[in-house]
Amino acid sequence: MASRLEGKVNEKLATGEIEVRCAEIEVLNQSVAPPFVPSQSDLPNEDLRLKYRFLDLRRPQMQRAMITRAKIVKEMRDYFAEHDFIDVETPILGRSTPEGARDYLVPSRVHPGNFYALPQSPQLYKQILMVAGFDRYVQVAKCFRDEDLRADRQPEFTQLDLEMSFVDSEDIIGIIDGLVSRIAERILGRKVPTPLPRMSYEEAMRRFGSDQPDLRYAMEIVDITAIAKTVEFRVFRGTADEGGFVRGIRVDGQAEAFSRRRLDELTEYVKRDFGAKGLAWFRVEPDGKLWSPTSKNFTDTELAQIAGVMQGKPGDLLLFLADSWNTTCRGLAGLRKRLGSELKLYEADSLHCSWITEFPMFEQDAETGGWHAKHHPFTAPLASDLELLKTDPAACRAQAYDLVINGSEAGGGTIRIHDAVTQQQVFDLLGIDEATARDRFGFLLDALRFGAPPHGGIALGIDRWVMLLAGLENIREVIAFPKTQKATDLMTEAPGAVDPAQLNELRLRTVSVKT
RNA sequence: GGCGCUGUAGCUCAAUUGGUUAGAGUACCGGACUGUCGAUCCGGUGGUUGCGGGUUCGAGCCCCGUCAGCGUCGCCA
Repeated sequence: MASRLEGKVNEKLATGEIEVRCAEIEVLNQSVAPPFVPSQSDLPNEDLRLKYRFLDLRRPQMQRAMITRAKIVKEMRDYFAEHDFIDVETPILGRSTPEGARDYLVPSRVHPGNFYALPQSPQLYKQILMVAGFDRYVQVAKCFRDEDLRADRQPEFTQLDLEMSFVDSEDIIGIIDGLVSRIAERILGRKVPTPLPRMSYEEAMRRFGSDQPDLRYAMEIVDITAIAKTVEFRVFRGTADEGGFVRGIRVDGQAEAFSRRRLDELTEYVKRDFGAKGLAWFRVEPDGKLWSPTSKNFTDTELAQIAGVMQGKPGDLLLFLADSWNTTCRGLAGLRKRLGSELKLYEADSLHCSWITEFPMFEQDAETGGWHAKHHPFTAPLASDLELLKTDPAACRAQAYDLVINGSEAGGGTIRIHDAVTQQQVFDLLGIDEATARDRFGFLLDALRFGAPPHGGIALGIDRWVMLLAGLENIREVIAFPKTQKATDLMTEAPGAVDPAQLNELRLRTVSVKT
C-alpha cells in the first residue's frame, strides 16, 4: 500500500489517494462474463436479479440493506434480553388451525394421510408458554401464509414475536414504544418522541378511511352527508337518503394540475379497485367558488357550504365519493395514499409511528351474515364492552393494537382471553362449536383451565420494519432470497417436482382438477 | 380469481402510429495504444422481437390465446 504519485490522486474515489503495489499476483479464481454487472447503475429486470441473486446481493444497496436488517434484529434481541425476555423456539411443524390464512402443509410419512402445517404465527405456542410460567417470551419467528403476495408481503416472513403475563395493552404498547425509540435512535440516529401517538380504529376510519393511515400528511376525509341530503344533485342526494355517505378530501393547490384526463383516470381507479360508483370533483376557482361539470346541479349556497366545510382555497381540488361507508373509506384511503405518493406530500426520509387501538372484535360476513374474528379468536374484548358480546357484537371492541409506520402495518397484537367463559362466548359467536374447538385447539383450552395468567403480546413484521426504516418500497429488497409474486424462487426454481418414490413413501398422488 | 403495466442482442433501451436488410450504448472477442482508476482508438461476433395462433400484399407494432416478472383489488384471523 502506498500513496499515489504526485498529480495521480483521484478525488472521486474513496481510495483515490492510495494504491496497491503488487510484487506478485496470483489468480485465485476466474469469473465467466456475468449476465449483469453489480456495480453498474442500470438495474436489470427483477426476474434476472432474482435468478442471479448471488450477483444482485453484491450490489452496495443490497449489502447495505442486509447490514441494516442485521443491525435492527440485533437491537431487538438486545432490547428484549435486557428486559428479561426469554427466547424460546417453537415448532415449525405444527397442526393446522381453522380460520386465518391458508396453511402450507407438510405430509407426514409415518402417518399417511395426515399433515403438519407450517405456522402462520407462533400464536398458540406463546400463549401456552404463558401458562407454563415464562412470563416474558420473545422469538424471531419464521411465519408462513399461503396467500397472494404484494409489494410488502411474502409467503414466508419473519416476525419479532413476544408475549407477556400479567399485563394489559398499556404494558405492551409501552415496551414497544421503548423499542421504536431505541431503534430509531441507534439505527437512524434520530429521536422519536414517546409515547407514540394513538388513535382509535373508529377515528382512523372516520378521518383517514383506513386502519393503517399514513399520518405523514393531512388530507383528511370530510363528511358532507348532511349537506348532500339538502341538494338536488341525484348522486349525492340519493346516496345520502338511502343511508349512504358522501365524503371527500381536499387536494391542496392541484386544481390546475389535474386535467380531465387525469381525473378520469382517478375515477377509473376508484371504480376498478374499490367498486365505487364514480368520483365527483370540484375545482375551487380564483373567486373561491366551486366549479365542476356537475356544479349546475347545486345552488350557489350549497356550493359555498361545501367549499366551507372542506375549507377549500382557490386552486384546491375537491374529490368526493358517494357510497356505502365501507366504499368511501376504502376509496378515499386509496386516493389519499396514491395522491400522497404521486404528489410527494412527505419527505422521503420522514418517519411516522403511531398506534391504532380499540379495533372491533368482529367483522360481519357480507354474504352469510356470520361473524369473523377481526384479529383472532383468542382476542379479549375491552372490559367495558364485555356485555356487548351478547347484545351488539358489531359494537364490541377488542383489546387490540396495531403499530403503524408510514401508513404500513408494522405490527399488531392483543390481550388474550384467559377465562373459559368468555372464550366460549366468543367461539359461540364465531360459530365454532365445542367439538370443533376441542378438535382444533383443545390443547389451548385445556391449558387455559390450569390457572392461566392474564396475558397478551404483539408481533412485529421484521421485513417491513427494515423496509420502512431503510426507506424502501419493496420487501424483496430486504430479504436475501425472496420469492416472486407467484411464490416461486427463481434461483433454486422452488417449488419443484419430486421423485415419484418420495410421493409413494408419503402415500401421495397428484390428480388434475378441471377448473 | 379480477384488472393493469412490461417482455426486442448477455444487459439497458430505440425502431417516424403496419413498410425494404430491427438500431444504439454497454458487455463480450480480436487488434492498437496507455500511470490505470466508467480508459481511449480500430475492427468483429451477437436477434425465431417471450411463446402459439390470426388479420394483412406485408406484423416488433393490430387482434385472440398463453407464459413470465411487477403493481393492484379480492385474499392475508
